Amino acid sequence: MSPKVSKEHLKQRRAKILEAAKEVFIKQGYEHTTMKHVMEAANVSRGGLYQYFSNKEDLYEAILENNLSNEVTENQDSLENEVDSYWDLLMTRIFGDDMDPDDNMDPLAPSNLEFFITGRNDERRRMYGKARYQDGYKLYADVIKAGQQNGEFSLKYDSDIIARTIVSFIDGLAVEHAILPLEILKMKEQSELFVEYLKLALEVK
Amino acid sequence: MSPKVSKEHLKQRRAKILEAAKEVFIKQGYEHTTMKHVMEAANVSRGGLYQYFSNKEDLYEAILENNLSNEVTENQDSLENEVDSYWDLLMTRIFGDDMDPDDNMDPLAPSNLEFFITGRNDERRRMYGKARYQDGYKLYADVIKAGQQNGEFSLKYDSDIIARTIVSFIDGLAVEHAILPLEILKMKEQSELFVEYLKLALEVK
DNA sequence: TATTATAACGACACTGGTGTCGTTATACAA
DNA sequence: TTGTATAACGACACCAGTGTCGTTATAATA
Repeated sequence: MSPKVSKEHLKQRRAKILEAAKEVFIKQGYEHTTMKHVMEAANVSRGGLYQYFSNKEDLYEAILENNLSNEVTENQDSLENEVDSYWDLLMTRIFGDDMDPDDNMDPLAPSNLEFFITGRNDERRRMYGKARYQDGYKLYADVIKAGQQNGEFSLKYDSDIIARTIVSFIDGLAVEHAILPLEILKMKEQSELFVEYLKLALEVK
Repeated sequence: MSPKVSKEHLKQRRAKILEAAKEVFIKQGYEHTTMKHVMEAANVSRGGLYQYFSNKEDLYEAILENNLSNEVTENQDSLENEVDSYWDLLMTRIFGDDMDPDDNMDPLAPSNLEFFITGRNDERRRMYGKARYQDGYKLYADVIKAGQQNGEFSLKYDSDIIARTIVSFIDGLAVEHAILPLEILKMKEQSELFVEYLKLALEVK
């Protein structure tokens, strides 16, 4: 139905598929979506889909890649400009601009958990997960370190450990957010308590 | 090959299967184990296995049931005898007798995460998960409440929220324990920091 | 010892998902 | 306008896993 198209067209098609696929994964989760689901959502034939992605794992990794690079570009220059409050910066990194832990939850998070947990015995997947974890907590560690050097935060605890704790906290919330009905979750209260905790650990204000 | 056997024999056979199945799930995870794997590990035929459990979900729930009732009986009477330190009690509830967060990690935890996360769109599974969550955090909430009434803990925060935070912390660790290679994990440091946090929140000592 | 209820068996049919491949239609280059 | 490279298609063969069911062997019973 269509041949020898411009690079641009190829990119767009690919992007369309990715977008559709992402929706499907969000709705159904990683394990329970099949290539057929994606085909239907993206209006591609089987053959068409496999032209772009050689299997479900490949497809999902492409989505992860996309998301990650989005986040990185979003966050990267915020440390380069001068910062008037590292605390505020840290808070927005954790909870997003609107400070709402709910809104900041990546809708793909549950699928990500699936992807990495069910794939935990696969070497490739493990390495991938490890890399993402490192990147993830470095995001926080950098802010904390900068804040410590600046004197805004106490040096009482290693920035590394605090950063890990933040990631861990978010992972914990992600699990519960994925599993539990919202009514019983009380994300806000838990987040507030966690913030108190960070204040103490960093001896802020 | 064998008929009309005593109830006892049936129970033992069932228990044997469960034990073998549990090992398989621990090793392979929930999603990637098949009934065939279990058959082989438990030395049962297909028909034999299906006589006891009507599918993988059923089988897994039986294992969960087992584990849960073990834990409950382990913990239930510790609050009835008088307690000289609720803090110590809380610590052993969280970290086990030997205070080693690593050892206290349920080897089935990763599979549990799989089970509940991949099943999050299934009504039945959701309800099941919810019930377990409630039971889980009540375990901590009760100790905290008792400690607060006793005056050992501060009333500054609601016991409920603190209990949830504990569960959340454990879930977070479980995720990372499942995914990441041990070398980069630093469970101990994270746990220690968390304990500091609890001390502050409960204003203990 | 003979009878019987049934635990255990394993072949089977079925399902759903995968990746491939030969074919078709067409955007671009000449 | 024609020729060609190839995007897109969908039928197909294949595989892995599931749950069932008729058969077989035997522990308990009388």
